[in-house]
Amino acid sequence: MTERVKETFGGYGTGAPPPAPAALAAKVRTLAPSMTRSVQRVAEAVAEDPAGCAALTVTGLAELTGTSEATVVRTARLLGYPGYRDLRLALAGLAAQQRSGRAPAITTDIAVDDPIADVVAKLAHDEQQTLADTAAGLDTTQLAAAVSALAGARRTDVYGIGASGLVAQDLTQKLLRIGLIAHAHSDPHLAVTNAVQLRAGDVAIAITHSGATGDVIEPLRVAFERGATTVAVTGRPGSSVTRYADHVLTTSTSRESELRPAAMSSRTGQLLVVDCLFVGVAQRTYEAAAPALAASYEALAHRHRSVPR
Amino acid sequence: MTERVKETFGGYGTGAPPPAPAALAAKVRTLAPSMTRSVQRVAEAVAEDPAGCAALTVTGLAELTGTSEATVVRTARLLGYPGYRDLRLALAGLAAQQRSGRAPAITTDIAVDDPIADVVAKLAHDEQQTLADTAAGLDTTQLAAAVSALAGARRTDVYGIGASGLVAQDLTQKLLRIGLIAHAHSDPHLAVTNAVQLRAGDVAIAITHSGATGDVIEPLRVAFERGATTVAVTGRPGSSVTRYADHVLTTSTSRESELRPAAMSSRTGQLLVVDCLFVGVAQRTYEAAAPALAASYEALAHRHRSVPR
DNA sequence: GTCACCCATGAAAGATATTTTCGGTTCCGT
DNA sequence: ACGGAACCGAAAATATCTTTCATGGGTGAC
Repeated sequence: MTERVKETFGGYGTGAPPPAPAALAAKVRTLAPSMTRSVQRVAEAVAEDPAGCAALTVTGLAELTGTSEATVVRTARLLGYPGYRDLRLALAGLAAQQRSGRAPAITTDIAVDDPIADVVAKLAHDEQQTLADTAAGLDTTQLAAAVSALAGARRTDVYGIGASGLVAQDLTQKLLRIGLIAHAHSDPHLAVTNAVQLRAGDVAIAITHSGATGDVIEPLRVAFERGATTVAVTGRPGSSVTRYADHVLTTSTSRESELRPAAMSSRTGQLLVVDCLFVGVAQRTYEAAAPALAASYEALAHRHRSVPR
Repeated sequence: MTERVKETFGGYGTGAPPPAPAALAAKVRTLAPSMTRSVQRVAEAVAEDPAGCAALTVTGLAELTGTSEATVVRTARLLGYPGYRDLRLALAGLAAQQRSGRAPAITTDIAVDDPIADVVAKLAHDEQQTLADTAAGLDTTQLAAAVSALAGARRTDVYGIGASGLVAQDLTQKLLRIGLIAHAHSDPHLAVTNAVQLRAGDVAIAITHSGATGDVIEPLRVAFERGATTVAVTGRPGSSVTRYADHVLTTSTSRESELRPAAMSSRTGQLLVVDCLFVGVAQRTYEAAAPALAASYEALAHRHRSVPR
């Protein structure tokens, strides 16, 4: 009655220093010969499908392998864990690693029959790539010059059409919020009409992916000739629009394909550039911009609190 | 059709099919505002030290955070898991990934005196993070359902105001291009006026980061009551707007700071969601969409060639 | 300012899952 | 065949997780 002898299994035994990293399959192979039949079955199942086993309880795994709970626990001990619970945690970790390991399949184009989850992954990956490329390819000198011009501008006009028009509006909204005078123009006629009003000290920005959108180039040309500081945000650094641009900000675009038109990925890069312009200007005009930023932040924070549930 | 009141506690809505991948920190950030103090404490602890928390039992984590077991379980539920056990498994997986993967890539906030090159790098990194988090946190079931509804819709209305309004327009432009009938509304009155026209088989989409923009919720409510299929694209899965949404698509947002307002990073996630919707619909309606896509591709290609210089 | 209500919270009961015990069974060596 | 030992699973014992419920604090209405 005195001797309560616990089954301490061999293997990594009582004082195993490291529980186990990720080389679980290897350990299973190493220890396999010294295992009994039942334990072996459990160990095999575990090594074969870590993810699946991680989802099972002791009882579940016991049933799956046609053994008992006790055997499952014994297996866990043999593999160096204090109990099944810990083995299960390690298994979950292993599964996560395996999952993250294989993911280079995103490089393919989006196909018509791709499952929706793949679409999400591919699109996200693609836009991330666009961001990285644009950031890397952005000429900070040009950017700094554009920011300086904006920060000191009397007024700013932004031209863009189609998808680029939305980017133009985005920039305008932000600049307005920190006290600058900015307008976005999508209507070519109105754009030119307004461009005539510009003069030295004003800024005109043209946003066009192709760099060849006449309706956007024209107002920029007018502004340029009027003496305004002109900026082009384009994906084609050698295109026509740059002829009338004092500063050229280049966006990178990833491969386009049938299901992912150029407009889609260009937009991402354009927005990054526009954000950089905005933050740059906000830094330069911090004294004036800070209250406005704080105000909009406050407004939002208030909203959040008022919606506790 | 008026009385559908959802009372699901968790943010991720009715039947979140995938428990959660690895974007746990993002989810915590997303849901934080709708959390109570205690739950928030637990969620923070978990997000901060996944590895450490994975080693703790319910009781342990409760003690560590100075709360009760019940609260810990509640937190797990809120984060989208059936119970603490499953959260713990996910935590173990996350920890393993972190350990094997690269450093957590600490991002400091953008400071007033950051050089412009740093601004570019930080903004780019931040938006990349937002994309990754949004992609990981997106409920593909909901997305697929929304796509189905869109593909078969008689007409589609999209509501958005401010920065979200631009996203709404972006979606509308794209849908129009592949032959769907879609309208974007920024004017609350006109939006409601139009929403009244909707009926079963139509689709209404509300885009709002805070999920509490009354001017956007109101038309969605009207559309909902009229029997249209309603979709909400929001950063707050538990917010008011989801009450009238058949399908909720959640966007993740990165930390916001003074120089990087919420509107900025939310836009990135919203656009990704919108792109996914578009591509999904294009796949579904490929027969009809293909010619339209090819046409716009052609047009663009032509433009490029015509501007060699 | 007071009251009533609601909701977050934790203590403890209840339900599961894990670990241990223990006796039956099989297999090996003699 | 027989003794012995190790393997194995059923079930008890324990740990862990989940649910329920009463309480307190706070909030909005009056």
